[in-house]
Amino acid sequence: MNLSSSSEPRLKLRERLRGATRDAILEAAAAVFSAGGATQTRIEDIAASAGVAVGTVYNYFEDRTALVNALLEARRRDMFDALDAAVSSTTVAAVDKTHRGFEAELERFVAPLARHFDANRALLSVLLDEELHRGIDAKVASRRHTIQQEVLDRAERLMAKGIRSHALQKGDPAVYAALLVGMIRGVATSALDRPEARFADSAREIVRVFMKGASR
Amino acid sequence: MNLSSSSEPRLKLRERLRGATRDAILEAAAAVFSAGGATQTRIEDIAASAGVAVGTVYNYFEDRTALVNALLEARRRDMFDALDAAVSSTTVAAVDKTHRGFEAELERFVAPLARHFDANRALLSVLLDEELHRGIDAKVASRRHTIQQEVLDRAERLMAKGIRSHALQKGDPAVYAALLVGMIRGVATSALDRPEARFADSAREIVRVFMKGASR
Amino acid sequence: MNLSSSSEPRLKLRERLRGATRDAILEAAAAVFSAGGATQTRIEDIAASAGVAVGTVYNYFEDRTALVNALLEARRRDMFDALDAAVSSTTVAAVDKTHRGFEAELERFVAPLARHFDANRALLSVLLDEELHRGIDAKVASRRHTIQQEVLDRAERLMAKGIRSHALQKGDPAVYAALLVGMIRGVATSALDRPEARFADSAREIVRVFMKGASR
Amino acid sequence: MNLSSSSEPRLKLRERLRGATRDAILEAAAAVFSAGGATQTRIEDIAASAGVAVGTVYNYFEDRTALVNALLEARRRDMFDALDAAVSSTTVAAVDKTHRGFEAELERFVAPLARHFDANRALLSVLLDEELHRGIDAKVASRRHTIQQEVLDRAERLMAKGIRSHALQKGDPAVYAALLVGMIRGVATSALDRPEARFADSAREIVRVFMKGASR
DNA sequence: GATGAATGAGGGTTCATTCAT
DNA sequence: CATGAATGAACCCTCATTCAT
Repeated sequence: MNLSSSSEPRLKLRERLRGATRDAILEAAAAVFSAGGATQTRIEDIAASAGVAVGTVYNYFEDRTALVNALLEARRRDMFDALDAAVSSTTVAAVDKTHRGFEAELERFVAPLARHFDANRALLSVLLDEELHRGIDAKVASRRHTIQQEVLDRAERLMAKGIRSHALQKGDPAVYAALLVGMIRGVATSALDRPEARFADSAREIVRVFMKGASR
Repeated sequence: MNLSSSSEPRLKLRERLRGATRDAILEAAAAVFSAGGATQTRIEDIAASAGVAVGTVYNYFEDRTALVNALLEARRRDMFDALDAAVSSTTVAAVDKTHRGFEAELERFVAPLARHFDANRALLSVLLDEELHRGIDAKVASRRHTIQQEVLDRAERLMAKGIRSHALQKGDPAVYAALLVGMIRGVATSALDRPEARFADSAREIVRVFMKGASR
Repeated sequence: MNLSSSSEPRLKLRERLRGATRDAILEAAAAVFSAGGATQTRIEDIAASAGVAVGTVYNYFEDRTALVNALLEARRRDMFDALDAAVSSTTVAAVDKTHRGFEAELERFVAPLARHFDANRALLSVLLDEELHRGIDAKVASRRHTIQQEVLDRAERLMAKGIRSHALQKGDPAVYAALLVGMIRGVATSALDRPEARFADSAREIVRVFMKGASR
Repeated sequence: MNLSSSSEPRLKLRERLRGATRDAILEAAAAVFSAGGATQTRIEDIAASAGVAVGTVYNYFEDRTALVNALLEARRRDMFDALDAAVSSTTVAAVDKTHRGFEAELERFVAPLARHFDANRALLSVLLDEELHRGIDAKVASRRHTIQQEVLDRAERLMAKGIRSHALQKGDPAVYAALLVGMIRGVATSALDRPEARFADSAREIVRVFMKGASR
């Protein structure tokens, strides 16, 4: 799902492939949420931005909450797909379990995450927003923070691995995970406005500081 | 979940001093926002939680937005007061500009921040929420992100100082700042549920990883 | 009751004679009603303008409606006092029942009415306002339009007299009354901003047109 | 009296043509305002009287003020259309500029006005109500009293014409206009409850008294 | 009596959701 | 399926009125 940023209706519905409507609505929702915040956005705005009528939105999504959840889920999938692709490419070449090997692994973990946080910077409040899950049943409520938590879990497993392989000093892998993910988000969130081309550099710097520290 | 469950008055109004009402309302607002998110909270719930009538809230705050802003401002002040107190205590003993001196300074910066992020963990979405400022005049809108940005600015100045004193490697102070603040928030945000007593440890660990890295 | 036009508190309560408070509140009410319309005016505004606290208003008037009624009643009395004074001064000199006599009588009727309408121009909407009597019991509702109706009744009696004395052509005295009172109000209401000094002229012109017509 | 008694829907919405809803709401507003005064009327009552839901009212009118303004505007248009139609019919036959010609012209002016004042007698307080325009921007505020003032302006032009053609005695055309319009309103306002059939007579009598006077 | 903070019912307005076309 | 007008529950805010000081 690739979102462009404007919120005007872009294509007449009939010109799209049948069934692409759902995606168009999701795209529109992302765009409008980014521009105005999720809680402030009216279904009517999303529909207008998608170039459909309100009723059509309800033909594809049970209600507002379902729409938001679908959007979150799409993002989650995007990110984890990227993450998995990057990590699995590891297994091919990463024979050495040296420190350098762990650093490379870290970078493969950090880069897609940084890219994701950055791409969705405007959606962060949605992605993290607890409020969106209000008024829903417990099952949904318990899935709160899913993305964050899943990321932390994966990071924690990575950290545990690093500790086991003596690439990292002993310590609480959960803390290490929190620190690393925090750094990524910190860089992505800060209004640095750096060109996307330098993402690789960002990832490398994050890993460098995380591993070696900023001192000297 | 409509928060009606958390609406029991906690203090009898009459037992408080005249004028403490405002603070009581702010406290209540913080509590209810924490439980349910700022945008979803009805003024009525805040009033109930403060043990006053709706009208009373409006005797102290122009409207919903003013209340939220007052709360944010109060937190901002709290945090910066703590930060300033900690930093100014520096001047007394910190004669040496050695690496160790910079680390101590860092710790004095990190600790109150970590404490603040943690204490307001539940309020984070409010503190960061851009949505609350929608529909306000430009003056207010331009103050958006004030807290975040002010923290980053201070961190950046600290980093620049560290670089000048050769305590840190050369690099973009803004990036260093983003990394450090990200780490703090990461630790505070992660659902570690660690007892507050260990905050000093957290701060020390953050500084250690930031300075020396996690490797070896 | 003589109202000045500003709506600022004018005298500290203590400086007024005991019991003058009630009048001060009525004055203030008139001033504020004139400035902002009766329905839009809050009791608090009246209190502020009178230099007293809200509670004090309620010490003198049962409720909002009672205050408005008291104001109307005061005006009514003022006007009819002036009317009666003018008319009774008639009996002294008006021996001749000639046309000229009737015209003089008309003038004595018209002048105070014009003066009253003009002085209360800003209060006209209050004086005529049916809305103020909503929500009250039937007895009060039946007193609606009292001032208007009383004025019309008196005018009608005057017209009947004029017809009987052959000063007026035969016709429905009620219609004549409506026409005359309408002329008075028309002149007072129109934004002519003529100096008060020329009221006598206004009255005379009204009477002239009413008696002789505007033609030729 | 809360008007809840007059809130029964009078027409089934679905039986009306699409788009007639707006008119239905305006009609209902006029009816309910007449019964209870504009400021005291709740939107809910208007909606109920129109047989629609509250939200529907807001689909057609921005807010309460817009609804009132639309109603005033509609009445204004009605009246001036009638006035223009009557006056333009003049040009056909009115060749002679004699007094009789001016009187005829006057009658054509008076009749539709009287009819309008009478038809809207219950709405008079709305039509004249300054309060409704409170709290609006300057552009709207400057249009205050439009109807009254426009009527007076037209009347004044007519008077000036009468003076020029020697049909009227010399005098201030604005005063003549105020007198004539006052008479019309006086007759319409007075609770004469005369059958509409006699409006022509009313107009004729008004013109007669205005031109020749009531004396003798 | 005077005060003015507290009260809470009431009304304006919004917007998610429905459903007849 | 798409449409978009209609719906009405829900929430913000106002202000007449009360009452403890």
